[in-house]
Amino acid sequence: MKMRAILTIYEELLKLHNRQGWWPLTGINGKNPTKTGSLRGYHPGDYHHPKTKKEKFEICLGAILTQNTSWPNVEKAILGLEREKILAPEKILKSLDLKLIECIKPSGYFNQKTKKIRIFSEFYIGLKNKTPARDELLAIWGIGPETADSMLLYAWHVPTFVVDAYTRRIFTHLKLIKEKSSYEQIKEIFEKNLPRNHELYNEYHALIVEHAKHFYSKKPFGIQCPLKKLI
DNA sequence: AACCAGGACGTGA
DNA sequence: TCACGTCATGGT
Repeated sequence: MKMRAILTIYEELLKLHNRQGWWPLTGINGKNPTKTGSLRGYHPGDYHHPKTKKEKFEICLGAILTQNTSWPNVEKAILGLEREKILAPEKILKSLDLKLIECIKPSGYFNQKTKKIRIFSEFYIGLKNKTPARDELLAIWGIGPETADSMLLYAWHVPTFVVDAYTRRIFTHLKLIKEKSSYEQIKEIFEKNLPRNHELYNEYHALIVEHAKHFYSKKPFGIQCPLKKLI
């Protein structure tokens, strides 16, 4: 029952919202300019991003900057870094706090995020084109489970399922997970009931976010959710 | 004018 | 472990 529901819901989400084209990147000339809150950079159906090292790093920074923050604000911060020509780990390490803060400010928590981005840049340089282990990322100050999984999935194509607040909100509402399930428990439910495929995980998480913006952003959450008829 | 946003960390029990 | 406060800007 639950087994099948996870996949059934994915198929329904795809019908409702179509492919999302994550992870959004600032440098791509927009295939999906209609999407609210995004300037450009979605690439629906193309799961081969990132194509360059710069894009990979941009995804990682975006994963940090979007912590408890809406994407339009994050885009402003990333474009700020790009405008200042410091959207690269070496450049970030060489930049003054004042300059970093100025760029990061629109995405909120600028004191914490400036520090997080510095620490991550150092780590990223040390990586030398390798794929980091999940535990390695989790050991870094400022990177929790969702940020680690987002980086692994969207920058490195590691099939690890990303769980966020929306995931918890939707699936508790549908009574498919328990209210107090841990991050790892929820992640496990999805991974055990889906083929281990990074393209599927990519699309599923993005669809969850899109769906939640439609039906789970205003209280009471999920009242009009069309997924309820499937359960 | 509250409330929420693609969380993570520090603290005290 | 775990519940709770804190961090901060911007959109609705």
